[in-house]
Amino acid sequence: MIKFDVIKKDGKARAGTITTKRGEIHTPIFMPVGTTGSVKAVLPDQLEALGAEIILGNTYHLYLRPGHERIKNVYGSLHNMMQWNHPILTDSGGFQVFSLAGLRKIKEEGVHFQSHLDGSKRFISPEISIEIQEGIGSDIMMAFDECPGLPCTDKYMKESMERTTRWAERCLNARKSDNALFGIFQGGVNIEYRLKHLKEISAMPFDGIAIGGLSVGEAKEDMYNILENVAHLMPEERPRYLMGVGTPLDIVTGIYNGVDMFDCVMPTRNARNGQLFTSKGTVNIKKKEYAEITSPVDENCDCYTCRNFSAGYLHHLYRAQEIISTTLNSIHNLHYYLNLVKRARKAIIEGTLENFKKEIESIYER
RNA sequence: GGAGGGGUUCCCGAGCGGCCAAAGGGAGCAGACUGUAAAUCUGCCGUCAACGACUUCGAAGGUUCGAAUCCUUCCCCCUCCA
Repeated sequence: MIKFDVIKKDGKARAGTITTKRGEIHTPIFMPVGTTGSVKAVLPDQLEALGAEIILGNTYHLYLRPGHERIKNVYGSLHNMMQWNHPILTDSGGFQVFSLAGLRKIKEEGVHFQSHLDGSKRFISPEISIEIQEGIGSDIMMAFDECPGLPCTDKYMKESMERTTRWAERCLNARKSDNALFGIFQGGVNIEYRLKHLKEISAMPFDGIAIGGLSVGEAKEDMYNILENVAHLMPEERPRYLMGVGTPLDIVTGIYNGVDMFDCVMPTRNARNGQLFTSKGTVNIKKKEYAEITSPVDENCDCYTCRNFSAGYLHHLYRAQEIISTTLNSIHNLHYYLNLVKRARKAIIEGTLENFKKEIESIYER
């Protein structure tokens, strides 16, 4: 179980605290993604030093490898296995219904996947997803939903939402632990559908509510439209989570509209691909223009990477494909994201979020 | 001294009479990345006034309607034998 307290509001935005048995989470929060039992390229000690308070794990991926049974029987929990002693939120596998669309079949009982690793048949139902997440020892479990790729037809979206609602009930019924469980509402870019599905999911005794199905192919304006018109209508007393989003401006916009929790692979994946987030916008460290820069990639950054290394060195490490390139870049980007939400929280408490949002809007485009 | 193999666009390396400005890598340049099948992927990559033109395949000649591809001579590499 978790406890959620809003300590301050600024417009639609809230600053709060989520209390779990493994520690407190200060919202708004960014959660680094650690799909397969590791935040790629970053050590747990480094995550801790970055001030990360909670990370993600993934049901589908951990189910396939090493398997929730092994995690439970050998280590007791994912936390023990990966030596991360703070909260972990697990995605249910719902995103893989979208990302592995070519390898699965959706049925009422659940989703049949063809393993992307060896082609074997794997089945995930709401009940199995919860069993896996409980086996892993997840602090915050997510309901098994369908994340429909956009665009899709109205008819399909409707069917999908109805099925996700039925699956949501089954997830609640399947829960045997006192681990928190969040519901996910869908509806694509249609406000009417969004409100309807939000109402259905909110009516259930979930510990938090998540906006799913954004940044899956829709136009940017459509996503912002949902954020601006739907996010603040989510239940006040429960944490609000925007799944899988997004860019620095997406996140600040989410916060501005009342969202408390975010996760995204962008800081870690883009770091591995040489794109760094800075106080002046994104920097592509692979470009030759950084080859002889002796100053840090972001003069205003006090992360481990920027405190110790030059942009020229980061450029060299990337070009030479040195392993620590991925680590130093990931540390930098995670620091940027974590610091971004930390500053947003401070701004909410001080009542200056409007200005903070304007600052980020001047740096990053939609 | 003898026998054989080879010199291709920044690098490696295919091509071996027309479908070749020349496969494929690499490097370089640009872009993408949003609940991670991603240290990945996409595009460009001889020159130009550019749906066309011009200059390239060690050098110079030649054969041919047409040559990186065939012939002659020369230059340079590599392997083996003496």
